Amino acid sequence: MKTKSRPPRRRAPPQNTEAPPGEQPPERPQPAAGAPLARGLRSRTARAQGARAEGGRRRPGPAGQAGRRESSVQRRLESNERERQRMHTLNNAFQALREVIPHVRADKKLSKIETLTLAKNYIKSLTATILTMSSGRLPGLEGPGPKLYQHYQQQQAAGAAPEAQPEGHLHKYSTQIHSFREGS
DNA sequence: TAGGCCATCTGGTCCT
DNA sequence: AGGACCAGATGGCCTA
Repeated sequence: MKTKSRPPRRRAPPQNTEAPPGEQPPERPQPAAGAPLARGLRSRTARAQGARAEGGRRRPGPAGQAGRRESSVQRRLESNERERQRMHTLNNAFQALREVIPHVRADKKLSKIETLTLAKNYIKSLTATILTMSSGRLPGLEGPGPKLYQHYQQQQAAGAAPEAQPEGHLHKYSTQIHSFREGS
């Protein structure tokens, strides 16, 4: 598993996405049920199986048509499986993140973008809280506290964040929580 | 029904 | 060379 960050890559210009002839995705085993349940009644995985049966993105041509070699098709299928697993891992991470964000109604699943946005502001509010406490020189925090606070101030000065005050983060987080709970 | 969200497939690009 | 990563495309499901 590669976790190293890489510089942004330039994508190739849009391709003609017409389906190559002669590819028929065969039946695949049910992937590990790691994907979180969807909002609906059926699991995402189960629903996706129907979509996959429909051909997914590309409708394959007639089966058995000349074209790809069998080994090439096999590689593609293996690649698809790896990609599915990768996305399942990513979704598991999203689910884990959802579970550590407090004050979210359990019956309303956060979308991915909501999860990321809420998590970001939650972290900011926690950071601000810690810094506020440490700058107050609480017992046991006199060590790294002031340094942390200085670092934080430098970051704020460099980044010019609009919510520079600790209360700003907290307020933003609270507002977001409220708006998600209201379903807006 | 439209729009949002999502899973999956796919091919290009980068890295080991 | 092969795998990981990424983003576009597509179609299904759900909600307003």
